[in-house]
Amino acid sequence: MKKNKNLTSFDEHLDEQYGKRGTAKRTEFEIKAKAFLIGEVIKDERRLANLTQEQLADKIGAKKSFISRIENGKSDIQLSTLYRLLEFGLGRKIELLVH
Amino acid sequence: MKKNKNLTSFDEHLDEQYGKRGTAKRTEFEIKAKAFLIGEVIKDERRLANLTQEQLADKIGAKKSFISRIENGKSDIQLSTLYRLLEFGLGRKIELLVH
DNA sequence: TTTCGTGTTCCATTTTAAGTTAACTTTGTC
DNA sequence: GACAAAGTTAACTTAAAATGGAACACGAAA
Repeated sequence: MKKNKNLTSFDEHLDEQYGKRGTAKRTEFEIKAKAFLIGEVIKDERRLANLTQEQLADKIGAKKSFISRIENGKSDIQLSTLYRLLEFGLGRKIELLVH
Repeated sequence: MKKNKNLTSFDEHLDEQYGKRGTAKRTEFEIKAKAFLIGEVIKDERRLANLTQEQLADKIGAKKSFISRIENGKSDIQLSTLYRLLEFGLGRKIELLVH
């Protein structure tokens, strides 16, 4: 994968694509981007549990393609999906701290 | 609001409506029910911030009816909506612990 | 008892996650 | 390289979230 030359150029790319920071569109992008990070967590937990995407999918009655999309940050999942994957599928407990 | 006579009768009600614990339908109900609890958290945080539903709605460019539905556990919100409400709208930080 | 602020509900449309299938790519092993 | 297992992607349908708007409910205060 090609790396960005520097952060400035990446920021400029975002400015172009989604407007400057603080604009509604840019804020929305940043919120979504943050939500997509959950995929990394799920991937890590699945690997810790030594499961393939297909095995995890089977546990929750889904398909491996569904897991793949989520792990790669391509889906803004519902809260219930978060619980279904981490708690029901992987036997973890999720604690949501607000501070 | 009417209280349940006892837990047994409520469990029986769930058994009837969604099948016994462990069945796919019942599990799905329990996962959703858990996800819906977030509404309470949002309501509490909004009140702590001394905002009306309409004021919070304005902050995130939404309508008060949208906030009301979520606070009352009538929507299985996306992760981005969680961040939009608590972080962007109410200035809180969300930490998601998995254990 | 009327008005006002706040919250709830209902009905509508648009958008998107969820779910499925199948083809494709990557990766590891022989 | 051949092969199989694991993972990715695209295209599609279905269900539900997101969203808006208006009507309604309700308590408090005027």
